[in-house]
Amino acid sequence: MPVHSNTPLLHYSKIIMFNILLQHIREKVSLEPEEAGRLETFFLPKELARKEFLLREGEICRYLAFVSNGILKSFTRDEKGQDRISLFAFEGWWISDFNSFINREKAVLNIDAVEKCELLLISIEDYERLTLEIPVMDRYFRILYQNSLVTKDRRLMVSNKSTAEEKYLSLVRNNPELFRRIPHSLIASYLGLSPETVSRIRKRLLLR
Amino acid sequence: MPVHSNTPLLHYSKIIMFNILLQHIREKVSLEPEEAGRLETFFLPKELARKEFLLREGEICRYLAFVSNGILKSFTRDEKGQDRISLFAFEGWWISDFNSFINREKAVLNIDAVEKCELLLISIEDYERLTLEIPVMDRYFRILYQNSLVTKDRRLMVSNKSTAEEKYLSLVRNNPELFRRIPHSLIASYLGLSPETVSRIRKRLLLR
DNA sequence: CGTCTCGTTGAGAGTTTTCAATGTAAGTGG
DNA sequence: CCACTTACATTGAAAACTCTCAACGAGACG
Repeated sequence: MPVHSNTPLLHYSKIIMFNILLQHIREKVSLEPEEAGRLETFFLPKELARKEFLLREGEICRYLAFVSNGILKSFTRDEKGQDRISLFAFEGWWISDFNSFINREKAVLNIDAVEKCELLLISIEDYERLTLEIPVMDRYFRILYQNSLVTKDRRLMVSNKSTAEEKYLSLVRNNPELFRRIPHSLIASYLGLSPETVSRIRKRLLLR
Repeated sequence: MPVHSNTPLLHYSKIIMFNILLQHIREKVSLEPEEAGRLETFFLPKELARKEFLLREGEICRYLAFVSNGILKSFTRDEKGQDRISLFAFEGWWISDFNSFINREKAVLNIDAVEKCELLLISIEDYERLTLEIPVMDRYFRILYQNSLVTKDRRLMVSNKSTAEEKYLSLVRNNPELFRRIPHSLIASYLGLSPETVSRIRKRLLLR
């Protein structure tokens, strides 16, 4: 069964959130009005306070989340308690531990809110039903994932064999908005560098 | 217009290659016999000798390639003429410069054959027509890309903040068959490490 | 037998991390 | 509004890691 929100408080904001989702879908595929109406019933609205967790390592990731508002990050925590950020998800992005979500395995990722967030959640069961009942959503996700693969390929190439400075500059070029909204220490973690190294790179670049 | 092979020599081998493709598709989605028949007309068979190129940096990547047989690699070449391998594609995999293929931009990747290959090629026009005419192919590619995202995420996490030894061990665990079929120097390039470092890691691991 | 490719080994150079100390800005409770 | 705490950023010095360069060895192939 699709999940419904019966919470009156959330009702108004869910409409807004859902319209943001619809808009994003319609950038990639065209939806019949009937389909658009049905779509809403698959999603559950959720608010997340700053630093609140959506998912913890070891749990089964039950939801794929669409970000209507705010920023989340996904990360692993190593033996020494250091975080390695794998992704920042901004408005209009989707986030989850994909492997856990799809294959019902234990999550290796943690996901929490960098800023207060408004999310639309869909469970794996509804995700599967959604793509079967509204086939154009297969197309939507196909295009979404296709684009995502392109950006991940780029990141992988940069990450694999670049100096710290090249990694930093590549991020400045490709994701400048990240620097306006995310603390430098988190950016360092995202780049796989120590905060000190990033600080020194920034200094070096300013001196030029 | 879909591309056809009229080369008699290739005819028999195309049937085999195409059956391999069909089998891979049917692992993910179910196809009507009529759809399966139509599917074939979208693909162009191609053989590639060892070290022969499928794509060179700077060209527009015209084809998405399904590997029926053999191994290819995609890589960038840096200023010093050193290769950085981004992917090995084995039997049953797809390979291309995705950004170039989808967005008709210049390729940043080279693709060549590590071993003699048999491929089935589909052009971007036919790829788009294919997903429109046989919608279940949207679903096939959605699932394919979904899985691909999972593995790329893993690689990115490893690549981002691990020691050389951790990267090596992670590859041994996740892709042992790679070590049976690929020279160590290429594996080093794939891991973003120098061949010397990989050699030393192997030695260190043997001594334990 | 010579050549070529691939892998190994050593030493030195360069880069990045770690550890520790200090500085700075923002938010909190009195 | 101030003192205090907390989070974030900078800086320096030493340690650790990986790369580069160079030499050498082993096996494949003509």
